[in-house]
Amino acid sequence: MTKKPADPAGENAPAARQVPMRDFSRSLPMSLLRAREAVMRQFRPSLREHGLTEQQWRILRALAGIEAAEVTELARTAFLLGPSLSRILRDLEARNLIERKTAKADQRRSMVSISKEGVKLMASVAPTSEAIYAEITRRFGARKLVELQDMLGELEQSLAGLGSGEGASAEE
Amino acid sequence: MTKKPADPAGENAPAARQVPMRDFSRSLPMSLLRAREAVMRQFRPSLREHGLTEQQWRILRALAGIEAAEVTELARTAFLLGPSLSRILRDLEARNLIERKTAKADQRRSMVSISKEGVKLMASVAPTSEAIYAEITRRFGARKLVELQDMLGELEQSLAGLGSGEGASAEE
DNA sequence: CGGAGATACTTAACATGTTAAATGAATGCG
DNA sequence: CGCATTCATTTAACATGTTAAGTATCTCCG
Repeated sequence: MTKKPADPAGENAPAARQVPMRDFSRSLPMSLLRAREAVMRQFRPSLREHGLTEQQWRILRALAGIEAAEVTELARTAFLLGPSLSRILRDLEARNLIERKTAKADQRRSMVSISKEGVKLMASVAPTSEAIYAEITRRFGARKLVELQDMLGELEQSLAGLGSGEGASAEE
Repeated sequence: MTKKPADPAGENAPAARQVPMRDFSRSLPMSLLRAREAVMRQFRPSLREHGLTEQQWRILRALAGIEAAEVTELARTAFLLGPSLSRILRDLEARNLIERKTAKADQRRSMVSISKEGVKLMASVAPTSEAIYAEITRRFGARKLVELQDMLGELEQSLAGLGSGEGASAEE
């Protein structure tokens, strides 16, 4: 493996810090990023084998349990920004994994639904995906997993309505 | 705000689910993604005002406390992939925020360090950044924040050495 | 010492994140 | 009714994520 003898995170630096910031590796965004990456690393290879990216898979999953959804709604559910979703839907449609038809009442809206092929693809991916999730749960502990997700939800709630012009004063 | 009366996550679907998967919005990757986004949403505007992206800021922070670092080491510290780092370093160097010189002993390695200008820029961003972090801590609770980060670290540990060919058998 | 293999970094190619602007369609109000 | 405003979606432009391939350098072994 040719591991270096020590210094697992740049600890050998000769103490030249002038700005008294929180230790970098322990910042909340970093912790969240690393944890998420550790999790996604487990899923990516399997998805890749089926020709799907993480985001494409999110969209299929979001569509799996419903008849159809508007693009905006889907963006919220799959947690994707509009432009990303727009591109991905174009590609998924070209691959016949989803279907689209504009709403009758409002020509602006388009209803998106998963296709038969899409369902089939999901069925072929889901078992592996579930197995991986089960293994993660086993390793980390089911109890702790629930606890972690509760805390993540609370964090999200704590910050809801901050920073996005949601606050108070200056509108533009 | 024009909130729809109900249906906070596509619950109005007429029960067409055939694949018995975990509720989408409660998957671990989604929870982590949403939590991280909620946090980053707080920081991005401030960084943007200073002409920095999140990743550029991570690199400057990683360099702030040390004399210099090799690119690979920096990639590990700032949690960026080599190609991303390569591009970003090129841009940061063009903006004179970092400096680079190839190591004497090994011409392959290049030592990266933050420049005087880089330090100045950090000093102008850090106060706001710290204030935001403090507000997040206040809202979520300092105690819980530590607990959350501990759990995230444990999760990372639980999954270390899975999935990346680290396992056992099939090499290629 | 010389070339096969390993190493550090960069480039390439494609997909997504992020913000701003454009497009097309509905709504409201005078 | 007509048009400014709002809304849903897409396009554009730039930055990063992700994997594969390329380039230069170094190491080691015969």
